[in-house]
This record gives sequence, C-alpha cells and structure tokens, in this order.
Amino acid sequence: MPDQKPKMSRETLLPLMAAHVMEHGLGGASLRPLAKAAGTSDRMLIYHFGNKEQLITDLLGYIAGVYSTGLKMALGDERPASRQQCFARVLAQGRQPTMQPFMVLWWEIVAGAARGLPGYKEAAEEMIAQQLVFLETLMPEGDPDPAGGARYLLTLLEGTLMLGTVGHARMARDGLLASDLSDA
Amino acid sequence: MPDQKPKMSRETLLPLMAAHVMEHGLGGASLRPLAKAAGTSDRMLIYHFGNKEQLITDLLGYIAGVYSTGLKMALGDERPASRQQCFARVLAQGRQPTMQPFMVLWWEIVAGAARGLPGYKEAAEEMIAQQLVFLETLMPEGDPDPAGGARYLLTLLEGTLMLGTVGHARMARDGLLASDLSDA
DNA sequence: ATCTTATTGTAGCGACTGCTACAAGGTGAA
DNA sequence: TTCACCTTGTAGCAGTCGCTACAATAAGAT
Repeated sequence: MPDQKPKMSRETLLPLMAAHVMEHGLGGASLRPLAKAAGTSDRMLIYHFGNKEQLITDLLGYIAGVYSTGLKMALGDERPASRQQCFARVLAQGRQPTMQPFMVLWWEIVAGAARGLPGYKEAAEEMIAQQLVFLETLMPEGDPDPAGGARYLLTLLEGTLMLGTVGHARMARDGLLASDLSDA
Repeated sequence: MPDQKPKMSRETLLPLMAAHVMEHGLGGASLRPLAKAAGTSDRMLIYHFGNKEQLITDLLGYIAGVYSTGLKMALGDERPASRQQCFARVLAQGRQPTMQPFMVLWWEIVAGAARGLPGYKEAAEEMIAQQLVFLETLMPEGDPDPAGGARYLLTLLEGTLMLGTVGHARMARDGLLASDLSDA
C-alpha cells in the first residue's frame, strides 16, 4: 500500500525534486519530469509554486540549505595541523564520489548565476559563504591569519575543482606544488 | 543591396552563430534562432552539420579557436616583473568588459563539460591549455619555476574568476592578500 | 445540511523543439 | 541539350514546453 495520503506541499515536494535535479541537471528540468519525480502532476507544481521560475528559485534555495547542513555535519573534531593539510582534506571531501552529482549541479548553478537567471546567484552566494565558514572552522590552530587564509584556500580550492572537472586535474596538482602550500 | 550571393558553408556560418551564442548563451540555443542569426534556416543548418549535436560540437571548437588566437594577440612585449604583477595583469584582462560575454559563456561550457555533453570538455580543455600557454609566456623572467608557477597562477585565477561571478569578488581579493602573492 | 474553500484530475492551448519528405532551382560536365 | 549533383525553400511531423480553463472531489465551518 504505497503513499496512502500524500498531503503534498512545497516542503514534501522540494526534496523529491531536488533529488531529481541532482541526477538529471537543472538545465533540462521541465515541469512534467519534475512532477513525475515528485509523484505529482505539472498541474500541481504550478498550483503550489505559481510558475516555473518561482519553483526553480525555491528549489535552489532548498538545495543551498541542504548543502549547508551537510557541510556542518561533515565537520569533524580533529583540526588539521597546517594549511596544506586543511586544503587537502577539504579537496578530498569535494572529490568524494558521493559529492560528484552535486559538483555537476554546482557548475550549472555558477553558469546560471553568471547569466543572471533568477535565484541562481543567491543560491551560489549562500553555498560559497557556507563553504567559507566550513573552511574557517577547519583552519589550523596557530594560523597567523585564519580569516584570510580560509579565503585564500577557498579560492585555490575552487580553481582546483574547476580544472578537475574540465580534465586538467593534473595541471592543478602541479600548480599546487609551486605554491606556498607545498612546504608544510 | 544586401548580401548578394551568400555562398554559405560551415566556415561562414560558424562566426555568425558564435556571435549569437556569445550573446544569448548555449543552453537555450535552438536551431531556428541560430539559423536566423546566421541568415539561414534551420533546414540548412541540419544540411551543413548533420544534426544539432554536431553543430554544437563544431561551434564549440570554433569558439575555442577564436579564443586561442585572441589570447595570442593579447600578448604584449613587456614582461611582468613578478608573479603578482603577472597575476594582476591576467586577472585584469579576464575582467575587461569586452570579455564579460565570453566569461558568461565559459561557465556554461564548464557546466556542460561537467555533465559530459559532447564537445564541451574538449573545448574547455583546449581553452584552459591555451590560457596556460599564455600565462607561461607571461611569467617573470627570473622565476625559479615558470611552468609550475604558471599552473599555480592559473588555478588561483580560475578560482578568483569564479568567486567573482557568483558575487564573492571581495572574498577572492581578501584571500589573495593572505597568499604568497601579497608580498611582491 | 449548506456553503466555502482548498486541493486535484482531465484536457487542451499555442508556441516551440529537432528533424524530414518533397520538390524546385542552380551549376557544371558530358 | 541532358544529366547529375549541390544547394535551398516550403510544409509539416511528432513530441515537448509552460500554463490554463473547467470541473470534480474533499474537508471544514456555520
């Protein structure tokens, strides 16, 4: 006896649609596939969200929220001893296989933000801000400039991740060897 | 008397379509608007390129080529005196207003590469490779490790550009102050 | 019981998607 | 000329797009 009385609302629909978008992307996300993934009809999506633009905006906000809580839970107890270790840990986390669907989605969000699509920039901003918080709390204890260091590592991290997704992971790695992160 | 005998071919169509894509994006690029921008019909685009996938692939290759030659022409005579100056110059160039439409397109290419769309990764790879060459020839003369330094600067550059497009330009700037690029 | 309101299904609209069938013109070779 | 081939226009197909009109049901308030 599946889903007796769905009682659908924005809150129950968003996670299901987020899962679909995480797998199939934002660009090609149209109402009918989204509705099918959420167990409804396009008719009801419009009913609940008004129009597609608002739906996407809400969905991006929801995904940003999920990402934020996910980052907080990934925060362990042990502090890295150096900036290099800190960077390596965060980079390794971003490259985990479970993170890959999200990374693919992430670049779509960046592209949407660059093009000015509604909701994209706000979501990207929040996710970057949360990632900065994550990095700041993970900076080594005796770091002379934890705030600046976290921003530096974040910049380097994003560049490294981008080069990785376009097939230049080796280039990013070689670049790190020429940075001040090589001598720990 | 406009366009007497167009003699259309792949070579004459690609620059016109590239201009259209530079302005309106790759994601929403459909055959009929592309054809209109190129002064033809969708019918002829299919005739010349076979199908849309091949058209996009060829178009991305063409854009990558244009970008490469543009980089080569942007290469001046004077060498920067330090890595910091080198970085600042390349960053300033990437932020020129004329480069902005291309930057918007660039993130779409990255997103497409991340999703595995045909042609995207190849184009992104070539453009990154060309940018590396550009950076390598622009490294200061007495640099102890020009190859590694160029890769390092490229990684930092891409991260900086990305943070800028999602509204965190200040964060990237603050991060650079905490890097080894701050003391020139 | 009646009235109101919230939720949902069915059917469809007009616009757009990539692509194709068919025919017509243009050009050059024989 | 005749033939072949390259190029192009017209018309349209089946499918998808976001969205809506209309009606039916359900539930709660009075």
